[in-house]
Amino acid sequence: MQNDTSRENLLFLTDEQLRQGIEGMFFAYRGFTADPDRILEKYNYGRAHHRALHFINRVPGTNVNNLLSILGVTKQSLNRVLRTLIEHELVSLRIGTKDRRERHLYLTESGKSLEKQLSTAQSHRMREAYRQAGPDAVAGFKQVLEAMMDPKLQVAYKKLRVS
Amino acid sequence: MQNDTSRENLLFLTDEQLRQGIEGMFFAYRGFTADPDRILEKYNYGRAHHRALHFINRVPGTNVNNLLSILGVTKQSLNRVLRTLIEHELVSLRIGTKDRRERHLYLTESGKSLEKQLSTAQSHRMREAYRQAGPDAVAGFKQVLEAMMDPKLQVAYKKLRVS
DNA sequence: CATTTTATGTCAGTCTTGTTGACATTCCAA
DNA sequence: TTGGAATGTCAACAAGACTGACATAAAATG
Repeated sequence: MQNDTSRENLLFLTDEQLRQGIEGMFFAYRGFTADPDRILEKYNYGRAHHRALHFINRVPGTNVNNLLSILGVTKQSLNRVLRTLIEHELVSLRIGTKDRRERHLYLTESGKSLEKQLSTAQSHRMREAYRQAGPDAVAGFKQVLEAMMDPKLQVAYKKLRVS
Repeated sequence: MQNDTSRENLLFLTDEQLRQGIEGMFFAYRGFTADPDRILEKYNYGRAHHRALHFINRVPGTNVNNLLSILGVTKQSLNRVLRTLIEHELVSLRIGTKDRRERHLYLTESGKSLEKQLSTAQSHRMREAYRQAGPDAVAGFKQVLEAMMDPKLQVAYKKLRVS
């Protein structure tokens, strides 16, 4: 750690670099959620509804418990959101045949339609950011994101990847 | 856009790639806030307090309006947070000499101490993620983040960079 | 110089979405 | 078969967003 080369290699770990990463995450997350937020507002939904729609779409037939472990909120909190989505017929619920305690969740046609609208808006911004930054930057972006996750979330993330 | 080479170049813009980016942001942000959240809980503060402490530390003497434009919340919302921080003597307030409507904000010694604690925890995780991913990945990470921000936030971000 | 308009910050009340606690139902194991 | 564990629901509460009304200070206008 004393010669010039290794010191140069570690320049990306300076306090200033870390601070930029921290502030970058903060500002970027605002951009990341801005477009869906505008759409959700029109329907009087919030980010919590978006997250539920997204992951029910990704894992159709999932039960409440599984969704909880992905979303990282309490089941009581998720329950309120699910209740309104079911009332408004964006999500349908099927009681498990094998285990009748479980409720399996699916998007209805209108649910799919709203989810599509939201993910299109969000993807559009992501695509533009990717395009500006280029393929190598995108690869690095995903590496750092993955390394920043809690181990359990990293597992959840990878499971979604392969399925 | 018809030959193999350009098709290959655009593989990083597939729906699957974009989806991974979206879910990556979601999971990574949870990791990003997890450590400070644990510390804040002990003092009965929340993320809003952390954000205020962070940017008052970064821009000592800033006024409420400037802080608002960085944080992207309403002044009423920020006000509640500032009030408790001032009550608890983590933040001190000095009425502007030139414009006596303005309140200039500073961290007190205890404010600096808590901010240090929070930023140390957050930087630690960021450093570990950077270290795992390596310098090239970090450069890409920051490029994508910056491209994802709203233009106004990009400006705010860059201002913090040079100062 | 007086008065109106604009800007900064505060107080009060509401809504979303987190939280914990109590509970009903179902399954499984002793 | 009975007691415990798991799944999900209902109720009450807290943090932190929001809008609206307001006080004070500065700036602009007559």
